[in-house]
Amino acid sequence: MVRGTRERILEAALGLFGTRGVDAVSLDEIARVVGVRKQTVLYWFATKDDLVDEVLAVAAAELVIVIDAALRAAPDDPLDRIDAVVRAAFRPAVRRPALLGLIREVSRLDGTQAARLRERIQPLVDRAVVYLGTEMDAGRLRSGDPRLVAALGYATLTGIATEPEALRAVGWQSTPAGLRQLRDELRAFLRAALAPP
Amino acid sequence: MVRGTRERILEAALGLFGTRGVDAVSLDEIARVVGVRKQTVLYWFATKDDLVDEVLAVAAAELVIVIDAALRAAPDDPLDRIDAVVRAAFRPAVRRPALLGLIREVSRLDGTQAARLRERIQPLVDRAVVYLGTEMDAGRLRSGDPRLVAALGYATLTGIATEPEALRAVGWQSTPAGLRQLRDELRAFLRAALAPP
DNA sequence: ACGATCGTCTACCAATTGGTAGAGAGATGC
DNA sequence: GCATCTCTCTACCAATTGGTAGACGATCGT
Repeated sequence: MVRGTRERILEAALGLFGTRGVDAVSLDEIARVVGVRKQTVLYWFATKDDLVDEVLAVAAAELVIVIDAALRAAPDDPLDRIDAVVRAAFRPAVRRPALLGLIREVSRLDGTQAARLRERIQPLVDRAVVYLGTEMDAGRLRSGDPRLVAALGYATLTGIATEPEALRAVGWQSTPAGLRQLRDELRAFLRAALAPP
Repeated sequence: MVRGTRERILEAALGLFGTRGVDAVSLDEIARVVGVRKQTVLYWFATKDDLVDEVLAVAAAELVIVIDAALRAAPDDPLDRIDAVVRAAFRPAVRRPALLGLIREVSRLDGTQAARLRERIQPLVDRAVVYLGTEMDAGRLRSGDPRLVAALGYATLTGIATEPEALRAVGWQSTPAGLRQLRDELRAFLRAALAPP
Protein backbone atom coordinates (compact mmCIF):
# COMPACT_ATOMS: atom_id res chain seq x y z
CA MET A 1 0.00 0.00 0.00
CA VAL A 2 1.71 3.18 -1.21
CA ARG A 3 -0.37 5.56 0.82
CA GLY A 4 -2.96 4.72 3.42
CA THR A 5 -6.51 4.36 2.22
CA ARG A 6 -7.58 6.78 4.87
CA GLU A 7 -5.30 9.51 3.58
CA ARG A 8 -6.42 8.94 0.01
CA ILE A 9 -10.06 9.24 1.08
CA LEU A 10 -9.35 12.49 2.89
CA GLU A 11 -7.55 13.94 -0.09
CA ALA A 12 -10.25 12.97 -2.58
CA ALA A 13 -12.95 14.30 -0.28
CA LEU A 14 -11.13 17.61 0.15
CA GLY A 15 -10.97 18.05 -3.61
CA LEU A 16 -14.58 17.15 -4.23
CA PHE A 17 -16.09 18.96 -1.24
CA GLY A 18 -14.08 22.06 -1.94
CA THR A 19 -14.99 22.42 -5.57
CA ARG A 20 -18.54 21.13 -5.70
CA GLY A 21 -19.86 21.47 -2.19
CA VAL A 22 -20.37 18.95 0.58
CA ASP A 23 -24.01 18.23 -0.16
CA ALA A 24 -23.42 17.67 -3.85
CA VAL A 25 -20.82 14.95 -3.32
CA SER A 26 -21.89 11.43 -2.36
CA LEU A 27 -19.88 8.84 -0.53
CA ASP A 28 -20.18 6.65 -3.59
CA GLU A 29 -18.45 9.27 -5.68
CA ILE A 30 -15.62 9.71 -3.23
CA ALA A 31 -15.19 5.94 -3.09
CA ARG A 32 -15.11 5.74 -6.89
CA VAL A 33 -12.37 8.36 -7.07
CA VAL A 34 -10.31 6.52 -4.48
CA GLY A 35 -10.95 3.20 -6.22
CA VAL A 36 -12.73 1.51 -3.41
CA ARG A 37 -16.29 0.72 -2.25
CA LYS A 38 -18.45 3.09 -0.31
CA GLN A 39 -18.41 0.72 2.63
CA THR A 40 -14.67 1.11 2.87
CA VAL A 41 -15.17 4.84 3.23
CA LEU A 42 -17.68 4.15 5.97
CA TYR A 43 -15.21 1.85 7.63
CA TRP A 44 -12.67 4.64 8.00
CA PHE A 45 -15.21 7.37 8.78
CA ALA A 46 -18.29 6.22 10.63
CA THR A 47 -20.57 8.81 9.03
CA LYS A 48 -20.38 11.42 6.32
CA ASP A 49 -20.40 14.11 8.98
CA ASP A 50 -17.32 12.59 10.57
CA LEU A 51 -15.58 12.65 7.21
CA VAL A 52 -16.51 16.30 6.70
CA ASP A 53 -15.15 17.15 10.13
CA GLU A 54 -11.82 15.50 9.50
CA VAL A 55 -11.47 17.00 6.04
CA LEU A 56 -12.06 20.43 7.54
CA ALA A 57 -9.44 19.74 10.19
CA VAL A 58 -6.91 18.72 7.54
CA ALA A 59 -7.57 21.78 5.41
CA ALA A 60 -7.39 24.13 8.37
CA ALA A 61 -4.15 22.62 9.58
CA GLU A 62 -2.58 22.92 6.15
CA LEU A 63 -3.55 26.58 5.88
CA VAL A 64 -2.34 27.41 9.36
CA ILE A 65 1.04 25.78 8.67
CA VAL A 66 1.54 27.51 5.33
CA ILE A 67 0.64 30.94 6.63
CA ASP A 68 2.60 30.54 9.84
CA ALA A 69 5.71 29.59 7.93
CA ALA A 70 5.35 32.53 5.57
CA LEU A 71 4.97 34.93 8.46
CA ARG A 72 7.95 33.65 10.35
CA ALA A 73 10.16 34.25 7.32
CA ALA A 74 8.71 37.64 6.41
CA PRO A 75 10.35 41.05 6.94
CA ASP A 76 9.14 43.63 9.41
CA ASP A 77 7.19 46.10 7.26
CA PRO A 78 3.47 45.31 7.54
CA LEU A 79 2.81 45.71 3.82
CA ASP A 80 5.61 43.28 3.08
CA ARG A 81 4.23 40.86 5.62
CA ILE A 82 0.82 41.01 4.01
CA ASP A 83 2.50 40.40 0.69
CA ALA A 84 4.09 37.31 2.15
CA VAL A 85 0.76 35.97 3.40
CA VAL A 86 -0.85 36.60 0.04
CA ARG A 87 1.90 34.79 -1.75
CA ALA A 88 1.79 31.91 0.70
CA ALA A 89 -1.98 31.57 0.55
CA PHE A 90 -2.17 32.13 -3.18
CA ARG A 91 -0.10 29.20 -4.29
CA PRO A 92 -2.11 26.49 -2.53
CA ALA A 93 -5.25 28.42 -3.40
CA VAL A 94 -4.74 28.07 -7.12
CA ARG A 95 -3.06 24.70 -7.05
CA ARG A 96 -5.85 23.35 -4.90
CA PRO A 97 -8.79 25.77 -5.04
CA ALA A 98 -10.62 23.25 -2.95
CA LEU A 99 -8.69 24.32 0.10
CA LEU A 100 -10.09 27.81 0.40
CA GLY A 101 -13.30 26.66 -1.25
CA LEU A 102 -13.86 24.27 1.59
CA ILE A 103 -13.32 26.95 4.20
CA ARG A 104 -15.93 28.96 2.35
CA GLU A 105 -18.26 26.01 2.22
CA VAL A 106 -18.50 26.11 5.96
CA SER A 107 -21.02 28.95 5.80
CA ARG A 108 -23.65 26.49 4.71
CA LEU A 109 -22.73 23.66 7.04
CA ASP A 110 -24.52 22.93 10.24
CA GLY A 111 -23.61 25.11 13.17
CA THR A 112 -21.53 22.69 15.20
CA GLN A 113 -19.22 21.93 12.29
CA ALA A 114 -18.81 25.61 11.54
CA ALA A 115 -18.04 26.21 15.20
CA ARG A 116 -15.44 23.46 15.29
CA LEU A 117 -13.66 24.88 12.26
CA ARG A 118 -13.84 28.41 13.61
CA GLU A 119 -12.19 27.16 16.78
CA ARG A 120 -9.24 25.84 14.80
CA ILE A 121 -8.72 29.00 12.80
CA GLN A 122 -9.56 31.47 15.53
CA PRO A 123 -5.99 31.88 16.82
CA LEU A 124 -4.81 32.81 13.33
CA VAL A 125 -7.64 35.30 12.98
CA ASP A 126 -7.08 36.85 16.38
CA ARG A 127 -3.40 37.27 15.73
CA ALA A 128 -4.11 38.94 12.40
CA VAL A 129 -6.62 41.33 13.96
CA VAL A 130 -4.31 42.32 16.80
CA TYR A 131 -1.43 42.78 14.38
CA LEU A 132 -3.48 44.98 12.05
CA GLY A 133 -4.60 47.03 15.03
CA THR A 134 -1.13 47.78 16.36
CA GLU A 135 0.24 48.62 12.92
CA MET A 136 -2.69 50.92 12.30
CA ASP A 137 -1.97 52.69 15.58
CA ALA A 138 1.67 52.99 14.58
CA GLY A 139 0.57 54.66 11.36
CA ARG A 140 2.07 51.98 9.20
CA LEU A 141 -1.31 50.87 7.86
CA ARG A 142 -4.42 52.79 6.84
CA SER A 143 -6.52 53.03 9.96
CA GLY A 144 -9.95 51.48 10.29
CA ASP A 145 -11.65 48.73 12.25
CA PRO A 146 -8.98 46.01 12.20
CA ARG A 147 -11.58 43.26 12.49
CA LEU A 148 -13.49 44.35 9.43
CA VAL A 149 -10.35 45.11 7.47
CA ALA A 150 -9.15 41.58 8.20
CA ALA A 151 -12.47 40.17 6.97
CA LEU A 152 -12.30 42.30 3.83
CA GLY A 153 -8.80 41.16 2.99
CA TYR A 154 -9.87 37.57 3.51
CA ALA A 155 -12.93 38.07 1.32
CA THR A 156 -10.84 39.50 -1.50
CA LEU A 157 -8.34 36.68 -1.42
CA THR A 158 -10.74 33.77 -1.13
CA GLY A 159 -13.22 35.36 -3.48
CA ILE A 160 -10.71 35.71 -6.26
CA ALA A 161 -9.23 32.28 -5.64
CA THR A 162 -12.50 30.37 -5.54
CA GLU A 163 -14.50 32.01 -8.27
CA PRO A 164 -13.14 30.99 -11.61
CA GLU A 165 -16.36 32.13 -13.24
CA ALA A 166 -15.74 35.74 -12.26
CA LEU A 167 -12.32 35.60 -13.83
CA ARG A 168 -13.68 34.00 -16.96
CA ALA A 169 -16.24 36.76 -17.24
CA VAL A 170 -13.46 39.34 -17.58
CA GLY A 171 -11.64 37.19 -20.09
CA TRP A 172 -8.84 36.00 -17.85
CA GLN A 173 -7.08 32.76 -18.73
CA SER A 174 -5.50 30.35 -16.29
CA THR A 175 -2.02 30.18 -17.83
CA PRO A 176 1.20 30.42 -15.82
CA ALA A 177 1.64 33.98 -17.05
CA GLY A 178 -1.97 34.78 -16.22
CA LEU A 179 -1.55 33.37 -12.74
CA ARG A 180 1.50 35.48 -12.10
CA GLN A 181 -0.28 38.56 -13.33
CA LEU A 182 -3.30 37.79 -11.15
CA ARG A 183 -1.14 37.32 -8.10
CA ASP A 184 0.68 40.58 -8.69
CA GLU A 185 -2.56 42.45 -9.31
CA LEU A 186 -3.99 41.01 -6.11
CA ARG A 187 -0.91 42.12 -4.18
CA ALA A 188 -1.10 45.63 -5.61
CA PHE A 189 -4.82 45.75 -4.83
CA LEU A 190 -4.38 44.73 -1.21
CA ARG A 191 -1.32 46.95 -0.76
CA ALA A 192 -3.26 49.95 -1.98
CA ALA A 193 -6.25 49.03 0.17
CA LEU A 194 -4.12 48.75 3.31
CA ALA A 195 -1.36 51.32 2.87
CA PRO A 196 -1.58 54.49 4.95
CA PRO A 197 -2.75 57.51 2.93
CA MET B 1 -54.52 34.47 -5.54
CA VAL B 2 -52.42 37.33 -4.21
CA ARG B 3 -49.29 36.54 -6.18
CA GLY B 4 -48.86 33.94 -8.86
CA THR B 5 -47.70 30.52 -7.76
CA ARG B 6 -44.95 30.73 -10.33
CA GLU B 7 -43.53 33.90 -8.81
CA ARG B 8 -43.70 32.48 -5.33
CA ILE B 9 -41.80 29.38 -6.45
CA LEU B 10 -39.12 31.53 -8.07
CA GLU B 11 -38.72 33.61 -4.96
CA ALA B 12 -38.51 30.65 -2.61
CA ALA B 13 -36.05 28.91 -4.91
CA LEU B 14 -33.86 32.00 -5.09
CA GLY B 15 -33.69 32.17 -1.33
CA LEU B 16 -32.91 28.50 -0.86
CA PHE B 17 -30.52 28.07 -3.78
CA GLY B 18 -28.64 31.22 -2.85
CA THR B 19 -28.07 30.38 0.78
CA ARG B 20 -27.67 26.61 0.72
CA GLY B 21 -26.66 25.77 -2.83
CA VAL B 22 -28.59 24.32 -5.73
CA ASP B 23 -27.67 20.70 -5.12
CA ALA B 24 -28.57 20.80 -1.47
CA VAL B 25 -32.13 21.98 -2.05
CA SER B 26 -34.80 19.54 -3.23
CA LEU B 27 -37.94 20.31 -5.16
CA ASP B 28 -39.89 18.94 -2.22
CA GLU B 29 -38.34 21.53 0.05
CA ILE B 30 -39.10 24.39 -2.29
CA ALA B 31 -42.67 23.16 -2.62
CA ARG B 32 -43.04 22.95 1.15
CA VAL B 33 -41.88 26.54 1.56
CA VAL B 34 -44.33 27.71 -1.06
CA GLY B 35 -47.11 25.64 0.50
CA VAL B 36 -47.74 23.40 -2.45
CA ARG B 37 -46.86 19.93 -3.74
CA LYS B 38 -43.71 19.11 -5.63
CA GLN B 39 -45.78 18.24 -8.68
CA THR B 40 -47.04 21.79 -8.81
CA VAL B 41 -43.46 22.99 -8.99
CA LEU B 42 -42.87 20.56 -11.83
CA TYR B 43 -45.99 21.85 -13.55
CA TRP B 44 -44.54 25.38 -13.70
CA PHE B 45 -40.96 24.31 -14.39
CA ALA B 46 -40.58 21.14 -16.40
CA THR B 47 -37.31 20.14 -14.72
CA LYS B 48 -35.15 21.32 -11.88
CA ASP B 49 -32.62 22.60 -14.39
CA ASP B 50 -35.27 24.79 -15.96
CA LEU B 51 -36.09 26.20 -12.55
CA VAL B 52 -32.44 26.93 -11.87
CA ASP B 53 -32.13 28.69 -15.20
CA GLU B 54 -35.09 30.93 -14.55
CA VAL B 55 -34.02 31.73 -11.01
CA LEU B 56 -30.63 32.77 -12.33
CA ALA B 57 -32.31 34.97 -14.94
CA VAL B 58 -34.43 36.66 -12.27
CA ALA B 59 -31.46 37.28 -9.99
CA ALA B 60 -29.31 38.62 -12.81
CA ALA B 61 -32.05 40.94 -14.01
CA GLU B 62 -32.59 42.31 -10.51
CA LEU B 63 -28.90 43.01 -10.07
CA VAL B 64 -28.57 44.64 -13.46
CA ILE B 65 -31.52 46.91 -12.77
CA VAL B 66 -30.30 47.97 -9.33
CA ILE B 67 -26.77 48.72 -10.47
CA ASP B 68 -27.89 50.45 -13.64
CA ALA B 69 -30.16 52.74 -11.70
CA ALA B 70 -27.44 53.58 -9.19
CA LEU B 71 -24.99 54.43 -11.95
CA ARG B 72 -27.41 56.64 -13.83
CA ALA B 73 -27.93 58.74 -10.72
CA ALA B 74 -24.27 58.86 -9.66
CA PRO B 75 -21.90 61.85 -9.97
CA ASP B 76 -18.98 61.99 -12.34
CA ASP B 77 -15.98 61.24 -10.13
CA PRO B 78 -15.06 57.55 -10.55
CA LEU B 79 -14.51 56.95 -6.85
CA ASP B 80 -17.94 58.38 -6.15
CA ARG B 81 -19.44 56.19 -8.84
CA ILE B 82 -17.85 53.12 -7.33
CA ASP B 83 -19.25 54.21 -4.00
CA ALA B 84 -22.68 54.35 -5.56
CA VAL B 85 -22.39 50.84 -6.96
CA VAL B 86 -21.23 49.51 -3.62
CA ARG B 87 -24.13 51.12 -1.85
CA ALA B 88 -26.58 49.87 -4.46
CA ALA B 89 -25.26 46.33 -4.41
CA PHE B 90 -24.79 46.24 -0.66
CA ARG B 91 -28.40 46.78 0.33
CA PRO B 92 -29.88 43.86 -1.61
CA ALA B 93 -26.82 41.82 -0.71
CA VAL B 94 -27.50 41.98 3.01
CA ARG B 95 -31.27 42.02 2.77
CA ARG B 96 -31.18 39.02 0.46
CA PRO B 97 -27.75 37.43 0.66
CA ALA B 98 -29.12 34.77 -1.63
CA LEU B 99 -28.89 37.15 -4.56
CA LEU B 100 -25.13 37.43 -4.71
CA GLY B 101 -24.80 33.96 -3.25
CA LEU B 102 -26.63 32.54 -6.20
CA ILE B 103 -24.40 34.34 -8.68
CA ARG B 104 -21.49 32.82 -6.85
CA GLU B 105 -23.11 29.42 -6.89
CA VAL B 106 -22.79 29.38 -10.64
CA SER B 107 -19.15 28.36 -10.41
CA ARG B 108 -20.23 24.88 -9.51
CA LEU B 109 -23.09 24.56 -11.95
CA ASP B 110 -22.86 22.79 -15.24
CA GLY B 111 -21.18 24.71 -18.04
CA THR B 112 -24.22 25.62 -20.12
CA GLN B 113 -25.99 27.21 -17.18
CA ALA B 114 -22.90 29.15 -16.24
CA ALA B 115 -22.56 30.29 -19.85
CA ARG B 116 -26.18 31.45 -19.99
CA LEU B 117 -25.79 33.49 -16.84
CA ARG B 118 -22.50 34.95 -18.00
CA GLU B 119 -24.24 36.03 -21.19
CA ARG B 120 -26.77 38.00 -19.20
CA ILE B 121 -24.23 39.75 -17.02
CA GLN B 122 -21.56 40.20 -19.65
CA PRO B 123 -22.72 43.66 -20.80
CA LEU B 124 -22.50 44.94 -17.24
CA VAL B 125 -19.03 43.48 -16.82
CA ASP B 126 -17.77 44.80 -20.13
CA ARG B 127 -19.02 48.27 -19.35
CA ALA B 128 -17.32 48.19 -15.98
CA VAL B 129 -14.01 47.05 -17.46
CA VAL B 130 -14.05 49.69 -20.19
CA TYR B 131 -14.97 52.33 -17.67
CA LEU B 132 -12.18 51.36 -15.30
CA GLY B 133 -9.74 51.40 -18.21
CA THR B 134 -10.54 54.90 -19.37
CA GLU B 135 -10.50 56.30 -15.86
CA MET B 136 -7.15 54.67 -15.23
CA ASP B 137 -5.78 56.23 -18.40
CA ALA B 138 -7.13 59.57 -17.27
CA GLY B 139 -5.24 59.17 -14.03
CA ARG B 140 -8.39 59.25 -11.94
CA LEU B 141 -7.94 55.65 -10.77
CA ARG B 142 -4.89 53.67 -9.76
CA SER B 143 -3.66 52.01 -12.91
CA GLY B 144 -3.55 48.28 -13.40
CA ASP B 145 -5.23 45.65 -15.55
CA PRO B 146 -8.84 46.86 -15.56
CA ARG B 147 -10.18 43.34 -16.05
CA LEU B 148 -8.44 41.96 -13.01
CA VAL B 149 -9.20 45.02 -10.92
CA ALA B 150 -12.87 44.59 -11.78
CA ALA B 151 -12.74 40.95 -10.72
CA LEU B 152 -10.99 41.88 -7.48
CA GLY B 153 -13.58 44.49 -6.60
CA TYR B 154 -16.32 42.01 -7.32
CA ALA B 155 -14.62 39.36 -5.22
CA THR B 156 -14.33 41.70 -2.27
CA LEU B 157 -17.96 42.75 -2.41
CA THR B 158 -19.53 39.34 -2.91
CA GLY B 159 -17.09 37.68 -0.58
CA ILE B 160 -17.94 39.93 2.30
CA ALA B 161 -21.67 39.79 1.56
CA THR B 162 -21.96 36.04 1.25
CA GLU B 163 -19.69 34.83 3.99
CA PRO B 164 -21.29 35.45 7.33
CA GLU B 165 -18.89 32.96 8.90
CA ALA B 166 -15.89 35.14 8.11
CA LEU B 167 -17.56 38.08 9.80
CA ARG B 168 -18.51 35.98 12.79
CA ALA B 169 -14.91 34.88 13.14
CA VAL B 170 -13.82 38.48 13.70
CA GLY B 171 -16.64 39.08 16.15
CA TRP B 172 -18.85 41.17 13.93
CA GLN B 173 -22.57 41.33 14.73
CA SER B 174 -25.34 41.83 12.23
CA THR B 175 -27.05 44.80 13.85
CA PRO B 176 -28.19 47.90 11.97
CA ALA B 177 -25.20 49.79 13.37
CA GLY B 178 -22.88 46.94 12.48
CA LEU B 179 -24.22 46.87 8.96
CA ARG B 180 -23.64 50.56 8.50
CA GLN B 181 -20.12 50.23 9.81
CA LEU B 182 -19.44 47.28 7.53
CA ARG B 183 -20.70 49.17 4.52
CA ASP B 184 -18.55 52.19 5.32
CA GLU B 185 -15.49 50.06 5.93
CA LEU B 186 -16.07 48.29 2.63
CA ARG B 187 -16.36 51.63 0.85
CA ALA B 188 -13.16 52.92 2.43
CA PHE B 189 -11.39 49.67 1.55
CA LEU B 190 -12.40 49.80 -2.10
CA ARG B 191 -11.74 53.55 -2.33
CA ALA B 192 -8.22 53.04 -1.05
CA ALA B 193 -7.68 50.06 -3.33
CA LEU B 194 -8.77 51.99 -6.41
CA ALA B 195 -7.69 55.58 -5.76
CA PRO B 196 -4.67 56.87 -7.68
CA PRO B 197 -1.50 57.01 -5.56
C1' DA C 1 -75.14 24.30 -20.89
C1' DC C 2 -70.88 22.16 -22.31
C1' DG C 3 -66.42 20.92 -23.80
C1' DA C 4 -61.63 22.68 -23.26
C1' DT C 5 -58.09 24.53 -20.68
C1' DC C 6 -55.79 25.49 -16.41
C1' DG C 7 -53.86 24.53 -11.96
C1' DT C 8 -53.26 21.42 -8.34
C1' DC C 9 -53.55 17.19 -6.61
C1' DT C 10 -52.72 11.70 -5.45
C1' DA C 11 -50.34 7.73 -6.78
C1' DC C 12 -46.41 5.85 -8.54
C1' DC C 13 -41.51 4.88 -10.20
C1' DA C 14 -36.52 4.01 -10.82
C1' DA C 15 -32.28 5.72 -9.19
C1' DT C 16 -29.49 7.39 -5.60
C1' DT C 17 -28.69 8.63 -0.85
C1' DG C 18 -26.34 7.54 3.84
C1' DG C 19 -26.00 3.61 6.62
C1' DT C 20 -26.15 -1.60 8.70
C1' DA C 21 -24.90 -6.56 8.94
C1' DG C 22 -21.85 -9.61 8.32
C1' DA C 23 -18.76 -12.63 5.22
C1' DG C 24 -14.10 -13.47 3.81
C1' DA C 25 -9.13 -12.72 2.72
C1' DG C 26 -4.52 -11.70 4.73
C1' DA C 27 -1.44 -10.64 7.97
C1' DT C 28 0.00 -11.05 12.93
C1' DG C 29 0.71 -12.93 17.62
C1' DC C 30 1.31 -16.81 20.45
C1' DG D 1 -1.57 -24.41 13.93
C1' DC D 2 -4.87 -21.55 15.29
C1' DA D 3 -7.15 -17.65 16.88
C1' DT D 4 -7.33 -12.69 16.42
C1' DC D 5 -7.22 -8.46 14.25
C1' DT D 6 -7.33 -5.45 10.13
C1' DC D 7 -9.27 -4.24 6.05
C1' DT D 8 -12.30 -4.55 2.11
C1' DC D 9 -15.91 -6.62 0.27
C1' DT D 10 -21.19 -8.25 -1.08
C1' DA D 11 -25.82 -7.88 0.16
C1' DC D 12 -29.30 -5.26 1.96
C1' DC D 13 -32.31 -1.31 3.73
C1' DA D 14 -35.33 2.76 4.40
C1' DA D 15 -35.59 7.38 2.98
C1' DT D 16 -35.19 10.77 -0.47
C1' DT D 17 -34.35 12.28 -5.13
C1' DG D 18 -36.17 14.16 -9.78
C1' DG D 19 -39.77 12.88 -12.71
C1' DT D 20 -44.31 10.53 -15.06
C1' DA D 21 -49.31 9.47 -15.46
C1' DG D 22 -53.41 10.81 -14.87
C1' DA D 23 -57.64 12.12 -11.87
C1' DC D 24 -60.21 16.05 -10.21
C1' DG D 25 -62.42 20.49 -9.69
C1' DA D 26 -62.61 25.21 -11.17
C1' DT D 27 -62.91 28.59 -14.86
C1' DC D 28 -63.60 29.95 -19.39
C1' DG D 29 -65.32 30.80 -24.24
C1' DT D 30 -69.00 29.73 -26.99
